[in-house]
Amino acid sequence: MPLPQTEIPGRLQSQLAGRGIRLTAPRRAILSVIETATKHLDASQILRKARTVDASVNRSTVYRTLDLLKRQGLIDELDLMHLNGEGHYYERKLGRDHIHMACLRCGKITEFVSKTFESLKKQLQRDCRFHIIVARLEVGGYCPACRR
Amino acid sequence: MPLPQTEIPGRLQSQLAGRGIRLTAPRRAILSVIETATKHLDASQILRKARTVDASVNRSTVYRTLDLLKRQGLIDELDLMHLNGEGHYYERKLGRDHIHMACLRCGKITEFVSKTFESLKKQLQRDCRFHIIVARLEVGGYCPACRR
DNA sequence: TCCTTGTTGCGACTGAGTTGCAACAGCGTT
DNA sequence: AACGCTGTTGCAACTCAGTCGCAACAAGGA
Repeated sequence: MPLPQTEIPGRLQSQLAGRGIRLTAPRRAILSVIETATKHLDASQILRKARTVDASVNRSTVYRTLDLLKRQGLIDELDLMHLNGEGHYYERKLGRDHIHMACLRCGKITEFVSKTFESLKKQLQRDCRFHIIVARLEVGGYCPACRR
Repeated sequence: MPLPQTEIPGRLQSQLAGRGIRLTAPRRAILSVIETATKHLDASQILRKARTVDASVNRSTVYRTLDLLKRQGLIDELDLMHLNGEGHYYERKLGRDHIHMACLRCGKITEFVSKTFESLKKQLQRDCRFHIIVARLEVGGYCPACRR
């Protein structure tokens, strides 16, 4: 069952406002970038795109807003096997977790939703009595087009 | 089935030598640190410990050796949910993969081996026709002692 | 409109990881 | 045992992601 994409977009803005978090111009710019992203973006890409909406947005504000969204559980932070440098990538957190597969040759990122992954998390919670807040499964290897 | 620890120690040194890779004094120092580690170490900790064996070891050499070991598939690189800063942690790669659970309150790292995880990887290889080189599952949450 | 309080831009900083280069040292060969 | 090719090292300077202190600012409730 490849490719997720369920769940209503549900504006990040209203989610934050509903939690009593102040909405500012730079935040709106950053949120809109994250909501409309079609691929995984890192902090500097988010900054660049946010500046096309509000030219005064500052790098610190991007990092601070990303921290806020992480703490609120509204975005996930990914490494994507560090295919390009040491930075992180961000994506909206929608309903169920998904696995990220990064092709070590062409760099393509594939997402995958799996019931087995859900069972595995349940097993961890039960057998280890560990309360899971975030689970990140990243795989590096070769995609169908790149493997021989 | 918590706690892995199967498989013979199998000296890293001989694994490298067997692949025709040159053994040098700083490499021996770094390898011994990794082999005798009882917890997950980051690059600067590895440097500090390696210097107690060979005082002239340089930071660059640590990074270059870690890259070498990664390329050779002899160690795994972990983030451990970035509990302490942005750096990476390293551990010897033994037989089967294991899951890392990081407690967001006390920082304790728990390892876990699971057949379900193995099935999940098989499922990925089959359903996505993706050739897995490395798979990393990291979980953040609260350990039995810290959750309420 | 006012005021409180959280947020921002700025610039300087930290810390992880990288790089170019000249000196050096494995280790296979002789 | 010495030689020499070639991969490795130490060094110092650098890059880049992310952080921080602070004064100015603005969201939004009263």
